[in-house]
Amino acid sequence: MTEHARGHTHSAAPEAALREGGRRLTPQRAMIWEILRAEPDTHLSAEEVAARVHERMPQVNASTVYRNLDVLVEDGLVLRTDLGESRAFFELAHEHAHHHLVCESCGAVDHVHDDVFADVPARIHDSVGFRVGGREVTLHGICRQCADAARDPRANERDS
Amino acid sequence: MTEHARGHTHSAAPEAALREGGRRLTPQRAMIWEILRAEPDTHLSAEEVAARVHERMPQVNASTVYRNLDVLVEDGLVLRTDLGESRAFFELAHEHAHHHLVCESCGAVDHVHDDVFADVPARIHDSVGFRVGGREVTLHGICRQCADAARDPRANERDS
DNA sequence: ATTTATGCAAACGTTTTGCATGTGT
DNA sequence: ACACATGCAAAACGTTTGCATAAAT
Repeated sequence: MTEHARGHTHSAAPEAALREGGRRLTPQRAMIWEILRAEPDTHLSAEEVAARVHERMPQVNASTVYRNLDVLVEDGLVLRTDLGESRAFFELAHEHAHHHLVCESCGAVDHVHDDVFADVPARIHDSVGFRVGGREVTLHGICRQCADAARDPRANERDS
Repeated sequence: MTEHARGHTHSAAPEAALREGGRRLTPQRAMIWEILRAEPDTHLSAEEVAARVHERMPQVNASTVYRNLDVLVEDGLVLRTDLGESRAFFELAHEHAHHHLVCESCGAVDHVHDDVFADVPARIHDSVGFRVGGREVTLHGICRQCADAARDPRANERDS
C-alpha cells in the first residue's frame, strides 16, 4: 500500500502543467504541492492543508490555499475526493484509480485496489448506461478494527 | 418504482419506532416524513426538505427540520446519503440497498440495483477486512445522457 | 504594461446552538 | 411535574469573494 513512496513522475514539481494554462508556480503553490506529496496516505481536507501551510508559512492566507487547491485540481495535478459528510479531501493525482473505504465508526480511510471492482463498472454500464468515473470511488462501512472491537468488546482498549 | 406507494411496513407513520426512544410524532415530524414519502425518487437536501415543509407549515423553523431529520436518521427511519460535494440527501429508509450513481456532469442521480455489486463486498472484506456498509453506496461518473451528448455533439439540444 | 497571484477583511450559505416557551405524557 | 419538542435569534462552521497590493512576465 506504499508502492508509490519514492519520487517518480508525479512528484516532480508541476511547473509544466501549470505554465500551460498561463499559471505560475508560486512559493505558496509549491508548498501546497509539497505538503500533499509528503503525506501520500493521508487525506487532507482543505482546512488541514491550510493548517499545514500555516505552520511553515504563517503569513499565507487561508483563501490563498483554497484558491490554489482549486487551481491544482483544475489543472489535474491534485485530486479532490469527497468522502461524504461534507468531508472533501485532497491528494496528488495518481495514474491509476485507488478507492477509498471510509469507516462510519472511526472515520479512518482505507484503500482498496481497483481489482476488487472487477467488472462492476461494466455491469453498471450494461444495466443503466452509467459510466462509473475514471477515478475514485468511495465506499462507506466498518473497518476491520471497529468490526473487531464491536465483536470483542475487550479489544476496545486500543480505541477511544 | 412506486411499488411501496400505499401504506405498508415503512409507509405507515413511524410512531412505534419513535416512541421506543421516548420520542413523539409531532406534526412537524409527520410532515417531514410525509414529504420524504411523497417523493421516493427525489433526493432532497436538508434545505429542500425545509423548503417543502415551509410551503405547508410556514411557521415551522428550519432548525426544527434539521433537528428532526437528525432524529429520524438516528432512529433508522430515514437514511442520510452523502452524494459528494457536500450534498447530503435524505430519503425514507428502505429494506434493501439501492445504490446511487451521481453524474459528475449534470448532477443527476441514477439508481442501480444491489446486484451489480455481486461479490464486491466479499472481495473487499477478504482483501482489507473492511465491511462495506449495509446500506448505500454512491458512485460518481457520467450518466448515459451526458455520455451520449459528449459522443454526439448534436444531441446537445436536450442538454444545457 | 499586462496578467496572474496574494493578503486582508468582509460576506456567504448552511447548519448548529442556547434559551425561553410550548406541548404531550 | 416532567421530559421532550419547538421557535427564535445568534453563533458557528468552512468556504468564497471584492478589492487593493505585489510579483512575475
